[in-house]
Amino acid sequence: MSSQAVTLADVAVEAGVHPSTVSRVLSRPQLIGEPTRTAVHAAIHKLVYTPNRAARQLAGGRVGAIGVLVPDITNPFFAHVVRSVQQGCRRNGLTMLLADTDQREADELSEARALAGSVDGFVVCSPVAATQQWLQVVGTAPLVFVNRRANGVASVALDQQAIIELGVTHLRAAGHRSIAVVRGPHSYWSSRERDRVVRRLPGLVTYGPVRPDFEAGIALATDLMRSNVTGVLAFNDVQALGIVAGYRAAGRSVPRDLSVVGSDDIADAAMSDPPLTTVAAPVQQLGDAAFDLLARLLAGAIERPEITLPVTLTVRASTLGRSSTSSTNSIATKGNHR
Amino acid sequence: MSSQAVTLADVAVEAGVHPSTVSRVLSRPQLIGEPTRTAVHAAIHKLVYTPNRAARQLAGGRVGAIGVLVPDITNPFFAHVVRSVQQGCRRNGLTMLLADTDQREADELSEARALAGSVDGFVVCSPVAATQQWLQVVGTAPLVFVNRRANGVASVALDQQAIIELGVTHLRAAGHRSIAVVRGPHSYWSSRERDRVVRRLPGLVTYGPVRPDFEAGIALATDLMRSNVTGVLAFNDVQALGIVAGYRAAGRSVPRDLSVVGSDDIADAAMSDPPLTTVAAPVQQLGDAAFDLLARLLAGAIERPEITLPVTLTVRASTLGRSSTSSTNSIATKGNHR
DNA sequence: CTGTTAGCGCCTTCAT
DNA sequence: ATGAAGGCGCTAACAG
Repeated sequence: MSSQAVTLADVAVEAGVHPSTVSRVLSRPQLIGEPTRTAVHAAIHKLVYTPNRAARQLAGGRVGAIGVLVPDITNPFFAHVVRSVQQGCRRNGLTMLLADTDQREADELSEARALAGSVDGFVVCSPVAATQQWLQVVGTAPLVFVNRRANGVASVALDQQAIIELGVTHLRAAGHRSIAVVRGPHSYWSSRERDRVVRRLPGLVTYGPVRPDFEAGIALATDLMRSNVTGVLAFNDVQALGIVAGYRAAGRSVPRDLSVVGSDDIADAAMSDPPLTTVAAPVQQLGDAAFDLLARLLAGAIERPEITLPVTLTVRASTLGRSSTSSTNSIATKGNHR
Repeated sequence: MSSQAVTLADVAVEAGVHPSTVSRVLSRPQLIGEPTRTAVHAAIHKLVYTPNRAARQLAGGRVGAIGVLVPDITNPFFAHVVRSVQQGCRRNGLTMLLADTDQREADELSEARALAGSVDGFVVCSPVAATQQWLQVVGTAPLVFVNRRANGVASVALDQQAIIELGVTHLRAAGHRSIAVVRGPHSYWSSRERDRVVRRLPGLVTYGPVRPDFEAGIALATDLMRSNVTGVLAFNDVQALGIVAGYRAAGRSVPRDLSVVGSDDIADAAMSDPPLTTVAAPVQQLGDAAFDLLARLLAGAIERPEITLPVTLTVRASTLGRSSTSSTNSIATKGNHR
């Protein structure tokens, strides 16, 4: 029961009005007279009334909650997205139900199914299940994909082409001739998208698919050391840092033996040894945009835009010729905005 | 509406029984006959019936959800706790409602109040509000504190005494005579607890309170450089990394000019430059213990244990005399178990 | 503008 | 062992 003793009815009594009047004050304030409205608000405040979500939902209204799914909350990238979505929720008085699929693709839809019916809409980060499945699970509830494009689904994603181009161009400019691009899991849209870009660019070697985590990066380092690759664009920062760690563990040096470019620009990138050159993603914007999109859909918007966010290159020591002092200054280059 | 077309009534029709029978199959299976039970299960499966949480809750049953509050989800420490709590939820078919208070102490209780009534219980990380307030908000719902001890509230926390002792002892053993301990925000239980320990230890300087984030650490570095302190135990890793960054930005070196010990052992600690010596917290265990505790309370347990988890020291380059090669090996020392 | 009347889907006494 | 009835707290048509 918790402290859920105060009901709408109590407030009604306190304010001397009918329950439905109180209900209206909460949902369509403009439809009631100024005096009663104030009285009701006073009563609400006095009794510390908190609406019962369950009842509200059951009665057919909005739930006042959205579901957010992430593959791995301990990945700083997703943590930031989640935080800005949460901020949006707070500002709009919504509750956030979070589910971490723990990278287990099979759990993605089941988690969603469990949440469906308890939320007004979904923000899903890097989903892997088929669009069809998703649409079926969420039914008519608004759905926003983050970092995945799909027909008929609103989405906000990073400019994958720019990520590849900025990274590769930078490495080329630094004089590298044998450049590797690490592919991510094929289940990721971003990975498939990058593959398409890479295919159009001549003279690149690809590795992987390699999981976008630290351990996989370490393992990949071994392969890289056996090759003649001198510059690599990792799938993301965490993986890039793994590559760096793998090199260090083997007594090799970055950037002397290998120039490494990451992707995301998580906090660690700037604090690592050496600081990591990376294609920075606007995480705050990502989350904000995702929330705004969902909010608009919840409000009844019918268009489902596919938003592409630009990325920028942040150059740090991991791609500088020698063991130069780490330049804290980031040389930001605007990516292609579509 | 989503795909929530299938109701308990539909299942009842399909199975040719009364709705309440279906309800019982779901809650007290042992109370109904074998044949009908199977029939009902078949119908449930066939129609892909998913119980409506709202209705279930409104009718007085369990919600099947728990609320988790964290000060900042982008802090890896909390992200890990959240993840293991979520894992527990998945295993037990529960939903997790997450609220990030964004370090805004004022929002802590209001967020909780909004969630109360929508959840069966709470796991709250590093809460700052008064125990009394918390008990009032959650009412009779089970409550578990993480990283805070409070009378009458079940909790799981780190051994703060061991954290201080391990850190200071290590610095002393390394020959440091002027050692600083950075205090965290006084609103944190862990900080107050550490203060008590520090007070009993002679010859320590204290700084702060200093916010446990990167920027605050950078700012603190300036103060540290002006002092004669040669070894510092930061409030946590993120802050410690800030101190390191501050030194580097000022052209100073860690560990040459200052030995730094962090606390938590987040992933970044091992990847930073130099790798950070830190008092490692068993984050996975923290989350697991918190969930288990809550689960037990939900199941009707009445005791409210105060669990203390041991910490270990992980020695890395940030406290090694010179710019020695970073030893990836961590020298783990058991902390005092209480 | 505000009161009245029905349920939303489920669980929980009661009966049977 | 199963059916019947009532209501959880709220919103949504309707009246008035």
